[in-house]
This record gives sequence, C-alpha cells and structure tokens, in this order.
Amino acid sequence: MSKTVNITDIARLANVSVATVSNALKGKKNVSAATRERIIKIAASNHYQPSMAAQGLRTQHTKLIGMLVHDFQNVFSSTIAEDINRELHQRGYSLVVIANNSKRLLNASLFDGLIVFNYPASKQQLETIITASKLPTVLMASDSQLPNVVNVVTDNRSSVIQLSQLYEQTDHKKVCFFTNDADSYNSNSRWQTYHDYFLNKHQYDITSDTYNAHFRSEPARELALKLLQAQKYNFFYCLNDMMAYGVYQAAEELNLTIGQDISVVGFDNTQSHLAIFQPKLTTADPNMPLWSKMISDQLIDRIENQALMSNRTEYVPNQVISGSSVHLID
Amino acid sequence: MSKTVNITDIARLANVSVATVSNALKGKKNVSAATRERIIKIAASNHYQPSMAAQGLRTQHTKLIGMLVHDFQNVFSSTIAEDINRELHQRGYSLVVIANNSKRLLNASLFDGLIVFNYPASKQQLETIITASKLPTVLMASDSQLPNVVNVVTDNRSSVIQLSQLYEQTDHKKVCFFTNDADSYNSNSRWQTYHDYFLNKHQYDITSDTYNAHFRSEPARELALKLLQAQKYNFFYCLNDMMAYGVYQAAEELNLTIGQDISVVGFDNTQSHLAIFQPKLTTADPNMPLWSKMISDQLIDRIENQALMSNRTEYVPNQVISGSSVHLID
DNA sequence: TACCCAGGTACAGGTAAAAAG
DNA sequence: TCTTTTTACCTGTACCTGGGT
Repeated sequence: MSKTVNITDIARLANVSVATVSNALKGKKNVSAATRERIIKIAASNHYQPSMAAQGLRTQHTKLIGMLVHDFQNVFSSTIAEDINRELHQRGYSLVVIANNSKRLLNASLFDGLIVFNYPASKQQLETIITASKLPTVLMASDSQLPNVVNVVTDNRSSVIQLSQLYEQTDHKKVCFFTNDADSYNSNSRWQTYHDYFLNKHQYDITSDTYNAHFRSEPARELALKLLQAQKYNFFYCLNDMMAYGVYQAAEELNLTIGQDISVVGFDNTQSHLAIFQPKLTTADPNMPLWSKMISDQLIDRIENQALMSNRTEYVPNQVISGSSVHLID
Repeated sequence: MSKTVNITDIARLANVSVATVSNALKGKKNVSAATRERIIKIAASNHYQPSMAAQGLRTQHTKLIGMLVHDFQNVFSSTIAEDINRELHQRGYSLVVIANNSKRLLNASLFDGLIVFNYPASKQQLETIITASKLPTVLMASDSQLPNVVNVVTDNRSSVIQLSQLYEQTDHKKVCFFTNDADSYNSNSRWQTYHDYFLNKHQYDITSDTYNAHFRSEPARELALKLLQAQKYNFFYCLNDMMAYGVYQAAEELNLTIGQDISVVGFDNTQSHLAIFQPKLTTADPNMPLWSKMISDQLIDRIENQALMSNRTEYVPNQVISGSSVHLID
C-alpha cells in the first residue's frame, strides 16, 4: 500500500509552495499561466487527489449529500435515488446513501445536506435526528415544520380526486380502502382526500371501510382474501401499489378477474424490473424526474444560500396512469 | 444554523485540555474515573460529535466502507447491500453506497475499503479505478489478480453442474444458453462450466446454441420469442434470472406452459417484492447471508491486518433451488 | 499607486506521543 | 505511577505580506 501523494509532494516536485499548488489547482487567478500548467501536469501525472478530510476540515463543506434510508433492501424499486444522484451530480454534489444504522454519520459534519426517503420513524423521532444533525434537509414524505427542512412531496390531492371519480364510472360500488400506519404522511394525506371526496360528493363516510395493510403486499393479500371470500367489497382503493399487488394475488387465488369481477387502484406507479401487474394497474405516477429535480434544487438552495431558511412545502404534480384494473361502464 | 459544538467547547466547559476530552471519550485509560464521567456527561448533554474530517485527517482512517454500484436501482432490489451493511456495522464500520459518477470519492481518502458490486465496466477499467484508489477492495464478480483485491464470488461451478444434470431427466433435449457480454465474469464462468459438462458428458458442443441476451429480461424475451416461434429449442438455460423472466414472458405470449411445453432454468435466485415466476423457477441461490459475511470478513482483515495483502479468490457455496420450471420424466 | 505572482502563516478539529506536575 | 497538559501533526485553504514591474 504505497503512500498517498499529497499536496506537499506536488509542491516539492514543482519547486513551489503548497499554497501555490492549491491556488493553481483551484483555479485562483494569482498564479501565472506557466506555473499553473506545470503544476497541473505534475499533479495529474502523480494522480494527486486532495484529501476530502483536509478539504472538509478547512472549508467546512464537503459537497456530499447524505440520503438516509431505512434499509437498503426494501427501499425502492423506483428510480428515485438514481434520478436524484444525477441531478446533484450536475450541480457538483455527490450523493451517498446510508442506512438507518449509520445515523452517526449525520452528526459528524460529513454531509452538507440530507435527504430522507421513506423513513418509517415517527415524525417526532425523525425531527430529533434532523435537529441533531443541524443539516439542511429535504423530506420526501412529511409535513414537518422544522425551520431548516423543506418538504418536497408528491401532490396526492389531485390524483386522489381523479381516482375517486372512477367510482362514478363503475358499477362496483362496494368500496374499501387499504392504508398504512397512523404516522404515515402519504397514507394520511391520501386517505383524508378520499374521505373528504366521498363525504362531500356521495354523503358517504369511508371510515369503517378502511383497513390498515401497512403499505405492504402480504398483509394486503391476506386481508383481501378474507374480504373477497365474504363478498364484502368489489372495489379496492389501495393507497400504494404494493398493497394493490397483494389484492391482485388474492384475486388470482380466488379465480377472480381484475377489472372484471373486481376493481383495484393503487398509488405510486411502483415499477419493478421483474414483475408485473396483469392487467395493468390504474395508479398515480409521481413524476420522478421532476421530483428529483425539485429535491436537488431546494436542497442546494438551502445549502448555498442561507437566506432561505424558512420552512416550506413543495408539491410535485403527478398524474394518473390509466390501466384496465377498474371495470368501467359506458 | 447554530455553530456545531467541537472538542474545544467541551474542553472549556469541563475545564480540562482538549487532549483529556479526547482521551476520556475514546476510552483511553490515562484519565481518572471522575474526570471521565464529568466529560462524558458534558459531551452528551451538548450533543458533541467529533468531526469525521478532523478524525480522519489525523488518524488516516474513517471506518467508512464505500460500495460502488453502477446504478442504485439494481442494488436495492436485492438484499445484498442490506446484508453487508449489517455485517460491517457489527464490526464497527459503516457502509455508504455511491454510484458510478461519484468515483472521485474513491481517491479522496474518504474510505478505508471498497466493495464493488455488479459493476459492468471491463476488467481493465475496473482495475484502473481500484489501483488509483489504493484501497483494499473486495470484488463480487471477478477474478482480478490485483494484489490488494480479494474476489469473493459465488461458486458457480457446483450449481451449474447440478442444473446441467436436469438435462438427463427431461425429454426436452433441444437446449440453448442465454449469456451476457464477453467481459462478464459470471456469464463466462457459468458458460464455461456448462460447456465443459455438455462436451464431456454428452459429446455436445453448446457454442452454436449460445445467445447473448445481456443478462436482461427484455432482450431475452425478444430472443425467446423468435426461437420459440421457430420451434428451435425447448430447454432454455438462462445464466441469470432476469433472462429467465424474459423467457417466461415470451412463453406466456405464445401460450406455452413453462415446465410442460418448455423447460427453463435461471441463476441467482433474484427475488423481487412484487412479482414473480409462475411456476416457480429452478435456479441457484447465492446464499447472501454467507456471502455478505465473507465479504465483510475479508475486507476488514485486509484493512486491519496489512499482512494479508496477497491476492486471493474465495468461493461462496450456493445451492440449487428446485422449482417446477423444468419438465422432468420419471 | 497599482497589479501580478509567489510564499508565509494561521487555522479547521481532532489524536498520538512526549513532557510535566 | 497516575493524571493532565503541551506540543506536534494530519492535509489542505484563506488571507496577508512583500518583492518586482
């Protein structure tokens, strides 16, 4: 393991001071063109790379953005990390993804900013972590009011309303709703909108037809199995796609045809390289590219321009994707 | 954004030198119990966290392991990152996942070690990156001979032989092989074993019945569609599961029943939260928990014990999972 | 006086080793 | 010997000084 070459080595090789090397490589203008050329050449041929630790220590920033995920596995089948990474990279930042059990890194002045994705801690716990980290932060599924936090969330409302309207175009009138735990932002915000819509438009309170399937497919499958066998419902509003998948499985087991015998809608347009909704699921697409861009922009604004430190919430417009999982009458 | 509290602040509050604070918090024994107690209490109540940059700069290590992935999406669809993360965390290291375009971090003395997962660069390019980084490295799909590299790879040979033997138990004798590009370690090593087996056991050279579907499902689907329509083959040896999925799709489009009309085997036991092989695919399971443990152990040995710097390759035993995707005769 | 270019120095926040009480 | 402090150091960057034109 040969010693890493540092700025002192380059200075010696170029017969200049370390300050001049630093100035030359950082593009400062108090260096003659000739000297700069020479230094750059020497640095390159010796594969010199400044130490992040030294740089970070001196400048107090690292150009590193941390993305905290609950665990690496379960996190996404979506492209979100990839999209955010691309946006940040374009702006000169690097994204690093860390899991739950590496929270210590958040308080170690390693990152310039923080993105929290799908983190299933309670809002309270999450806010403790963020406050301790003192980092400018973007939350992707929250309505936190912390001052250094921007919430960039999918605009649940408009899609839920569109999905609700399908109820008026089908003869499947026995509707139920599959939700997540009580502290889930997306579950709450979607459910509330469904609730208000059905109450106002149809004088119907959906509360007693709401079931918590934890945003996961297996609990949804079991629940749907029971409910379908009892013939209690024929329209399943699932507040995310995973649960819709559970309903698909249950239907298959009971030889029911989705879009014919029962209707199902999801949310999130969760895609997987393997796999698939057959027939195509009607769901809401969160517009990942735009979402990613808004996240990056908001976060970098916070980092580079402390003026904007007030809390805010940004809504990412999304769009309903029509499949054939709902039985429409004409 | 309040100033982060540093070791000097704690020293002042505790009326001791910074060295004593450092010693107390790091568990060094040259500090009295009373002083240590007091310092720990003060540090905790002020949420003091040492700066990684300063620590890393001084000690020349960070307890950070970088995992380089081609893109985030395909890593997170398996349990491997999560498994490795758990192992490393137990040993006092943190895993951070970075993508392709953050390679600059590898040369910045940020990581103590490097894990490369499924990185589709040529062996040559990969070795350049690793050499430049000067980091102890574990490769998960390679037979690189670099001195600071350990290859921890799935033991393709034993599984391939077991899968080959299915040929003798079926009446689907028209076999073909779906591979990846020429520089893929797993594709090559699996194919070579198939090739040798069929040549030795059946005096049959599989070369002209080999097709590159790039380890992806879509090319495999298209290829299979053509081959099935031509009725050229009825047994598809896919060198990974993605391509097997493509064959499943093609079969469904042509109303062929897997395990009945045609036989398919895969490799890797790729699981997805959504989705699924119907009927169950016969494939090889890589034993992720063991694989993860071997990776962590090997890497940490390299980092902490420079004595072991010679190159080596470790094989992770795996196991064939029998599904019903092969039509067996009794 | 002004600018150009280079070097000296303090410093970021810790830790290891030597010195001292 | 036991504690604690002093000093040097890790590797860069920001700022200031100063000679030359």
